[in-house]
Amino acid sequence: MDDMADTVSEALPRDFEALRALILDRREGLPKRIAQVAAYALDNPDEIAFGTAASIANSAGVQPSTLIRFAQHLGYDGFTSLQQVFRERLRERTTSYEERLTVVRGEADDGTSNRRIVDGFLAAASKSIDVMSRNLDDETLDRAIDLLNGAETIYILARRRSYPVASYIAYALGKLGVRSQLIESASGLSPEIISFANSRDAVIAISFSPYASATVEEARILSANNVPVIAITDSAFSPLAQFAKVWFEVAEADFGGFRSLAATMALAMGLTVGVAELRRGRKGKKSANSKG
Amino acid sequence: MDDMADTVSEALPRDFEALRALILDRREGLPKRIAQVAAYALDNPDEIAFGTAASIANSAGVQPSTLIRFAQHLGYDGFTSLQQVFRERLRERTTSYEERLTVVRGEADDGTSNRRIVDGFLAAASKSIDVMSRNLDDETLDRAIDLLNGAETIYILARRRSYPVASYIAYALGKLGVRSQLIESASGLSPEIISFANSRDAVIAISFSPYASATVEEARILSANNVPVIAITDSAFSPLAQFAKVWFEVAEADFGGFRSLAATMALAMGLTVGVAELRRGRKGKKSANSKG
DNA sequence: GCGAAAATGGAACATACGGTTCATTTTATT
DNA sequence: AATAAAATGAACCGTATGTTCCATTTTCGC
Repeated sequence: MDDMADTVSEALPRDFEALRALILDRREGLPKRIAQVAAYALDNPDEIAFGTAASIANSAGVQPSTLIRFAQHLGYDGFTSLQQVFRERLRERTTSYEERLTVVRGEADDGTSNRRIVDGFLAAASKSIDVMSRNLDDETLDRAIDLLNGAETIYILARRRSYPVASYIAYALGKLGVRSQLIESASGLSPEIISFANSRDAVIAISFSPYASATVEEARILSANNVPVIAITDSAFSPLAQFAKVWFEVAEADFGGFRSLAATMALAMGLTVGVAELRRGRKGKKSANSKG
Repeated sequence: MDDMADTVSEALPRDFEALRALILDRREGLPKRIAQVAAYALDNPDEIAFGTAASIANSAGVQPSTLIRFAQHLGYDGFTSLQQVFRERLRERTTSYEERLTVVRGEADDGTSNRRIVDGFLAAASKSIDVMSRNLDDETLDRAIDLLNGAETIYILARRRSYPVASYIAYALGKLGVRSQLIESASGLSPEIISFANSRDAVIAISFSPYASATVEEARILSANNVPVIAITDSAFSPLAQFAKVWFEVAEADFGGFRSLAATMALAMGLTVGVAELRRGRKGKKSANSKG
């Protein structure tokens, strides 16, 4: 009788991620139309959450009854209970920061103003991250990491507002066993340090408008010495973008005149760990450089 | 007849923020029950998006028909069209990073792995920010800023992973005209610098597990010398939490063993700008210290 | 305090919804 | 190729939904 393990006995996914995993797990053994619905559901979760069985079925190119069968195949007792999972997913998303900020801004300027300031910075960070995740180009990233992978020493160049990023990169590279050199003004030795760099090295230069003159000047010198420059900056008009081999455009949101560093930090960590990953074990062979 | 400007002529809000503004604008002139619904709608937008007219009416303590009247008062032709706006709001929220990351992780380990790493850090940053915005205590924040406001010099204490945050605080305080002193190891002068601090100053100490011994030790000394310590750390068991006047618990998500700094950075900026705001013009009088 | 107008509660209604059923087609097995 | 089993399409049904209607209450102007 119970030839198959009764699916009911397994705990039914109540949250979307578990459901997603379940669907992907069973994808192979699913009938054609059911699989069609499964694919549609994962691609258009919002539609499932809000649509009616009829409208969804229409969009997915199946009969409404197939939706019910799909739900039942997974162990739910009907389309409605499956839909709950898709709705819960939207419910559980934390309120977006832009929205939260708008709300906060509308309130009176009372004792909670400190909280408003922090919320502002959280919102700026969140927005910066959003933008980066949409705009970051995979190929640029691959090329940058490829360059860094080939470098004997990675020089890190940043001042003022960008300096925290540089110091974090230096710290992380150190922990990951990648040779690096942080160029800072305090020691007064930057000219000497820079003169050691050659074409087998690489530079990560970070600067945003108004560009620190020392960063720009030193990057220019390094570039003239054939040291490949990877720039993290804010626009195509940045002086850094002009002589960089690879450059990233990072749009950081600001609050109260102070720009976030969140996206830059994440990118910096990505570059750092990306290089380390490449060097650990699969050196070179996984080069993403499409031209070879 | 058309004694009132016919509401239909105004463009009906299609997005939530506009609707929100419209409701707040008309709040005054709304009948009691309608106003009750309006308040409920702004407080529980998710309920409006997902619930049925009956369930919402029940939760809001009104009759279902009142919901339709509410919608019609605003110019919509029924509850359903109003509900669309609340649903659109959920639809338009950007996909959460946790979800995006899970998706990315499920894919094959092909050439996009660099992107996956950056996405990982973006996700970690985003999550950290979410958590902070939920957990940050307003009163703790107010007390910390109050303490900093009273300080002659603000000392900043952090090493290793936390050092970038410290350097950013120092940079920002400098730009805002607040006297501060960054304590770092490079100069070898930390003991001397620390000995200058007294009870009229304050310290921001930042350290996460595994706590840098220098940070802990120096914070201990400063605390013993009656310099108020504001700590940013990761748990109540942190050595910093023990002798801090005020301390923040910041839970940073990590990716690949590297923890994010996003939430700590935002908090740091909040403290920094919070102090500057307080000092600019409304010095002292706006103290949020509830006890006075 | 009276009368008109607006607001409210609650029942009644038409409909659109999810679910079921069954005939037909497709797939798998022998 | 024949048969059984599974999958699919499409019509059908009961129900729960949004909406409307009307009696009652409340509010406001005079």
